[in-house]
Amino acid sequence: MSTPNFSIAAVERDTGLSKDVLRMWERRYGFPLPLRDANGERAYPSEQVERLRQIKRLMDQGHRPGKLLALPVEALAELAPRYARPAYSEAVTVDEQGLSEMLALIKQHDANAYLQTLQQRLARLGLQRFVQDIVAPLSRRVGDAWEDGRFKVFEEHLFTELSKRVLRQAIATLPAAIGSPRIVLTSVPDEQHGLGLLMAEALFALEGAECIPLGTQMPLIEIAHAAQAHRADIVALSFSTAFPHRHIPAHLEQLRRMLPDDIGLWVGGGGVSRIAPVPGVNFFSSLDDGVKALNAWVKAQSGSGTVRQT
Amino acid sequence: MSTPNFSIAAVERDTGLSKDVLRMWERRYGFPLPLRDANGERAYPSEQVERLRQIKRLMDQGHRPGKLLALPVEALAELAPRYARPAYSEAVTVDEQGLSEMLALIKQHDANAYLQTLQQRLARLGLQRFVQDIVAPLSRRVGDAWEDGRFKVFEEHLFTELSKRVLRQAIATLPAAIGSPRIVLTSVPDEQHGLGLLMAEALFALEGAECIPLGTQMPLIEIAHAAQAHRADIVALSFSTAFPHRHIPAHLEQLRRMLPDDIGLWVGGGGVSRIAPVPGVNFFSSLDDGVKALNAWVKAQSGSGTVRQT
DNA sequence: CACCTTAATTTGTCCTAGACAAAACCTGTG
DNA sequence: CACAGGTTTTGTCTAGGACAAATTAAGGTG
Repeated sequence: MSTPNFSIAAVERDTGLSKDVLRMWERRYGFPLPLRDANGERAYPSEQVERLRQIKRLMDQGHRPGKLLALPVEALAELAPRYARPAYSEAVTVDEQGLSEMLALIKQHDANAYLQTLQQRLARLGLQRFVQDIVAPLSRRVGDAWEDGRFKVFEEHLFTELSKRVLRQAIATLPAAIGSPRIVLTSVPDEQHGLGLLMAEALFALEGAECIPLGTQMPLIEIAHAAQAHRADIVALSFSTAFPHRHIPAHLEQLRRMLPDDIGLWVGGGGVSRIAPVPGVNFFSSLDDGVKALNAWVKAQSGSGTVRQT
Repeated sequence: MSTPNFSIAAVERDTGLSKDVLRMWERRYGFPLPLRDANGERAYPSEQVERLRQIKRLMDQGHRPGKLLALPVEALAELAPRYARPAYSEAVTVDEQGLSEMLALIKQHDANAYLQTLQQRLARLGLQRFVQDIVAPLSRRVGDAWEDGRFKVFEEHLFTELSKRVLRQAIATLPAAIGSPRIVLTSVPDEQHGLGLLMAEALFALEGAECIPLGTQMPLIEIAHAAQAHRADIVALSFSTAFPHRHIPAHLEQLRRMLPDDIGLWVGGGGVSRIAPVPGVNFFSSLDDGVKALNAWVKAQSGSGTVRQT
């Protein structure tokens, strides 16, 4: 078990920093400064990759690369998130201690105990409260913990995977809705987080909407095709906090142009909080807002024949 | 609903062809030959993107870029897969007609009917037969159909998503195994297909193994961390047919070096069929082989105290 | 004619280094 | 304190060259 050096492609995969950026940083800031192999190609030692990881994490929290790259290694560890996190506007019913205990189970890698606890909460609270009071807050805390480095990548994956299972299972027990609206749920190609979509699906399905889940990472053009093939009323996308903010508007504009005007485009998730509005796109900063909008949609629909979005 | 031009980054996302390759092809073969926007940057019309998509599909089937790029547009449509597909070595019990009907449901985008049919088969056959006689062959047929262009991307996604749900649900009903071996199931960063993993999980869990599902797309180093944190006996990876063959050995070698020697590395999926063996890695060309190996492992384990893989 | 070895070709990825636009930040003014 | 305007930061794009790994073709040899 040794730790060999990483090729630039491997570093790109593992850190999410593009080759261009890695080379640019080296040129401008002198870090990372990889070794060179026999062919003159960059070979990154694992310490540098580790530090890049940490830098990326801090960037996602709002720090600027220029500062971070100038900083000595030790200083990195102490940096706090730069953006004030939006205050949790959760119902008072949130069981803070219970959530912590559940996260502790994940940290202990005790999959079975975690699953069992989830199931128990689901049974006790019902799907709607389960999503809003358990899964959503948990997911937010995992996101925070991940950003602080208290959670490893694989722990986040374990959390996601197990939580998804319980949610899907719960959704499966709902009666197959065939009503309006028909909602296609998916995410764009670089967005692989699907837990938010699943939470939205659960809540939408509870309201009687017909959900068409397409998983994550759909090419934009395919989202448009799918929406038409399924005669969808709404396309719902999710962007996680980890998604590069700057690219979101471009994605949405492009997709909006590909979609027929009478299909709504709804967007939610942690990644859309600091985004300027895009014409023809509805943004939701919380699951609850999404549900309210859905109810409004249904109401409007039953009145007039057709409704134009936003 | 217009079809605007694509930036080079958008084409990379939507086709999976890297920027480098796109520029290289343009230089070498004269296709694709995008327009230029006001800044002199490439702007690909959607026809070219569509054709690139098709070329990519044919490449995945074994055709060589040089030929394809020289070919006129019309000729592309008629090309058949270049590699003979390995003959289906399925049990005679496979219900050919039933499978076709199920695929037809997907083509009609009738999610509910498809789900219902799956559930029914599951109930009738039991999980093991369900996986081997229904899901695996279906998944193979979808792969083929997608390569031939008979299935759209979003149809493949719908199929995957729905099938995953049923499988997960079935797995959830199994008693929580706490035995040996402990198996971490996941895939490498560029591999987003998770259906194969889920099938493997179902079969392994049926044999009494304790499965730790980490979802797809884990950085290699994290896979190593996860394996140790979970005190896993085996790490199981899946590579789909769509995964670029040439990169598989490098991935496996790197991961093998990161893993302690006494943790087995098992690899399966359509992508590993034409791969040269890697020392210390066990390849499986079918689910059945995996299950057999698992049984052998358990047997060997109960005899001697510790077992060295491969 | 099958099989192996060697040469030629194809093909993807990496390299350097420059240019520029969009975003983020700062600064002075109303 | 808000806002317009200038400045810096930062990522992505561009160009062509180089090279190694993979693949095919060619040339023997049993």
